[in-house]
Amino acid sequence: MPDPDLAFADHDHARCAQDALERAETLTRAAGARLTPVRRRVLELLLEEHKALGAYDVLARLTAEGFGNQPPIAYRALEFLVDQRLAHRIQRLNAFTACAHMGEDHAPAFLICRACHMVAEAEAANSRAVLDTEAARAGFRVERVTIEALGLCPSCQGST
Amino acid sequence: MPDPDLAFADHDHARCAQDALERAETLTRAAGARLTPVRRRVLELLLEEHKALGAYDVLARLTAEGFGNQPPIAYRALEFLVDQRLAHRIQRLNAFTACAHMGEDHAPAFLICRACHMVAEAEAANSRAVLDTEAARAGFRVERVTIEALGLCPSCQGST
DNA sequence: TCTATATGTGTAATAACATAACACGTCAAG
DNA sequence: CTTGACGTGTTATGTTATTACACATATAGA
Repeated sequence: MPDPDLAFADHDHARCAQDALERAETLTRAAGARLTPVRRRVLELLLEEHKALGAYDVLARLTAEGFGNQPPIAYRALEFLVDQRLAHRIQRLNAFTACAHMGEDHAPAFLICRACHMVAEAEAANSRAVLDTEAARAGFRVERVTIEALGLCPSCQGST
Repeated sequence: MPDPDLAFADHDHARCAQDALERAETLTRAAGARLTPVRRRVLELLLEEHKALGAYDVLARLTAEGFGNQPPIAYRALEFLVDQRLAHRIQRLNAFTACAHMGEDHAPAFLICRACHMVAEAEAANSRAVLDTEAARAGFRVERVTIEALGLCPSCQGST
């Protein structure tokens, strides 16, 4: 089972990001998709920190680097990454974060720190199973589930 | 335990809405808050159907009835209702829906039909308990949880 | 009752988030 | 070598949300 504290724990982040990027390359090639320069760069930006970035934050970075300066530039790259399951959208923040478990079949719940905005992925398979049971009782057919927890990460618990 | 299929099931909706409104009156009075005309009217609008309404939909209705025509008119009333736990915000839709269990201590998960936009509340206490365990393993202190399931309600499953 | 204070409403202006539509370029398959 | 799919750039616009300030109204305390 994926370790939910990965993002919060001390780790060799350069390596973490590098590995993710390589996995992304492999996965997109396998899917017959193209990880073009913009798309790759956006993924790198999302991988810089375990935080969610808004589309306009991404856009500003892209523009500074010579890519276009209109919203679709960012939104399209982000949409691609989400479609390829290389990134997730965080509804609560209207923002995006790199997937922490690329290529693994997982059902994420997001742990969002309201102080430092760090985002970790916990495994929600069990949580969803319980929900599916409830939904089934109502005759509702669940297709997609969003689970987002807002709170305080380990390092922000002292300071608030 | 609250019945998750309430919104989807046939029911005497006029009575359902009327009861909710009375409960809201009682609860706000008990809380020392004021259910003013705008606020009450917004709640009535949310109670018309078990669907989520966007802030600007609400605003349009209010304006047509002689209330102000600027966004804060709607947003403030909606914020009040959410604060008083008389309504919920549906993140996925950027919209609001009346609480189906006013005054009851409940942990809702929302079942959102992507075809008819109906919204039901299922009980998510169990689902959350499971998530809390995961979060605790990561040292994360959960404060608020959003659980939203997108899918098809019973009556829309045939037609899609 | 008067009046101070908190609360609520109305309005203007703007910020933040997101998409539609079209032109153009590139690249790989036929 | 051309055609069609895909990707990028740009214009324009649509949608959602907030800040700031003016004014009104309700309520509690003198």
